[in-house]
Amino acid sequence: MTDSTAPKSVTLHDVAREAGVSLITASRALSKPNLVSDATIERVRAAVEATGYIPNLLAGGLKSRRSMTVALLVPSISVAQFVPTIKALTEALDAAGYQLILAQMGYDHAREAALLNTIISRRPDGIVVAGLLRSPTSREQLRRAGIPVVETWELSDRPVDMAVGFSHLKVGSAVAGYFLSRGWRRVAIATADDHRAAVRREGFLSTIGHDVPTVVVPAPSSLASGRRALAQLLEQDRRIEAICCSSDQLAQGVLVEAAARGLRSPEDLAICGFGDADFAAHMEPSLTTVQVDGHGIGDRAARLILARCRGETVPEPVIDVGFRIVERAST
Amino acid sequence: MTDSTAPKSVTLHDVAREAGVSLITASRALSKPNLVSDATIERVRAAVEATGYIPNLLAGGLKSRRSMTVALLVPSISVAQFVPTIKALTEALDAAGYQLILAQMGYDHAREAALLNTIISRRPDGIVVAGLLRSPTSREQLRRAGIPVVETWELSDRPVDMAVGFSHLKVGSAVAGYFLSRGWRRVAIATADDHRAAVRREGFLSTIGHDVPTVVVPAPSSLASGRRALAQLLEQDRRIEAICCSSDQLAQGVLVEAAARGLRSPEDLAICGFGDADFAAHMEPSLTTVQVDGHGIGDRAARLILARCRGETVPEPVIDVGFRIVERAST
DNA sequence: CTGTTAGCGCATTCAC
DNA sequence: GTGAATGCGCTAACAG
Repeated sequence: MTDSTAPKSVTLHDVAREAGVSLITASRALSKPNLVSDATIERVRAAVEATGYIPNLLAGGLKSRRSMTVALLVPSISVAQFVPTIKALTEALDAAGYQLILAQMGYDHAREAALLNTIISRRPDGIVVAGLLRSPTSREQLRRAGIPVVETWELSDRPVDMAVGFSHLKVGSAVAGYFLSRGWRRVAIATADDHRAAVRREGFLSTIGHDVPTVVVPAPSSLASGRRALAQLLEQDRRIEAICCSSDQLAQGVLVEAAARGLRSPEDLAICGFGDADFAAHMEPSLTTVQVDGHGIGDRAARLILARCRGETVPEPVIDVGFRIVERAST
Repeated sequence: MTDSTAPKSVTLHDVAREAGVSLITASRALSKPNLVSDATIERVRAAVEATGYIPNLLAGGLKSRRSMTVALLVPSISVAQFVPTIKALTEALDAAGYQLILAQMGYDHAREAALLNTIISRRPDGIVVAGLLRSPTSREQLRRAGIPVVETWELSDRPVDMAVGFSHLKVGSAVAGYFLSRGWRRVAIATADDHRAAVRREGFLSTIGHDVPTVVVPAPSSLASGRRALAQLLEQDRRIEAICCSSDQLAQGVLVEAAARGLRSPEDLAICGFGDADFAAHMEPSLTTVQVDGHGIGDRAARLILARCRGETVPEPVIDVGFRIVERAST
């Protein structure tokens, strides 16, 4: 009865003994095979099989200072818009042997600093943020930590480090311009209460040139909140011609409510969404919306982080992926 | 020019020196405050502030054998059904100081073993699987690793370790029973090609008592695939009375296509979905569906893992959360 | 309540 | 090609 604890897991030490080589040779055989003779590699492989060895990346990372993880901060996991980004990020990282640590920030800025601390304490090799970091202390802390950071889905004059996104101000402005070009003057906004949507609203208003009826719903917005939003907007003005919505889910709700009230789209009411969700093209009527390459954002963010991890200097640390209005039947 | 590398990050050693205490006292002041005098704690806190210290959990975990992480394996991040589960899991873990490692398995079983290896190499304190692990080698490997495992969204006679889910066979059977009770005999199925949906189909057929027209679409299913599915089903039988769909997204597509073809629901065509997505209650017509407590699944899974981490024995390692049919306007 | 000692499992120097 | 020593940053075990 020497030890009292769990069944000691097999370590590289055991593999080395089994293979009749030194610890470091076993290590190299697995991680740097070109430094070791083929015969040795084969014996180490066999020993791994025999012992059922699974490396401990925590131990390796401690010495090499690379955890082979990337953290992703999202405001909420329920935001459908980010799903393609998360997916692309996961896939690109996985292909490079990296794993994703998912953290939910909530829309509460106070939590930002605390969460960031627990994230940094895992020593991720990179951090991807959906949106911008708001709290200045967080931004400063992250800069000092020296961890590569990519802010996504948004651009700023002064990113913490790198950024892949687009201008929400321009999106709002573009939708307003589109509405004006169609001759709609009685326009309105249904928007979630997140920061990016608020910036789009700003852009919209500045191009329209005056304030418009607005309903704000809690993020993440949904079909249900879209229905309520239309009801409220119609109370403010029964003769609205077109509504700019901050998400396709919201727009879908507006369209459902419109149909339920006997309003036809686009004849009685034109609707524009945001995000080009998978259902947008296939609704009835199909939804005009703002298309953003969410998958591309995740993919580029991964590439930027991975490049930094390899010590490369990134030529273009701020990438504008742009957007485009996809005109469909709802307008 | 003593050191050539990066700006050495501050360690607990630095904090201890700054506070004028030993290394271990500083460690305890931060992680086990009740073993240390208040005065000392205060000095250590001040030293942490002064130095900007952020702990290194990788190092701590190496010694304590607790990584404070839990891995989640999902077939695909795009499966909307799992979102509430992921959310609940993240929140419960976060509250306990644990972080989630997200891994995407794909629907390819060959990848399962390889991915599991990279997951285990991070030494998570627990693993949550959306669905069951299919590959027997993976199951065996996981058992030997001695890591707490919770399989979710499904139950089996022989779980790897723990499980939180429900019987998909019973779901299919219940929907069939409901259809029969309404007198519908010309029924059909629109289903994604994932395993759980296939089991529901089995249950449906066994209760109906004979084969029925079926369209299988690739997972994850969508509104678009629902539209196509209805088109194909109507080619097989123009007089279908009711369709059982494997997701609410699919059901929504079927309803859109039905409306586009001038078919009214439920008069001409009754539809049942699965999952009770947030939009199901608010569509027009509102969607009859099978409600499952996805949030509860994530929450319970987290509790099971955390209990195991605390060394508690779990009284009920297999939890059936059940389901219920929510009857709405589409039937 | 506090400190000393000894590692956790591996990868980075250096040697040969 | 291979190996021996050393320590990454922290905590468990024992002393005081």
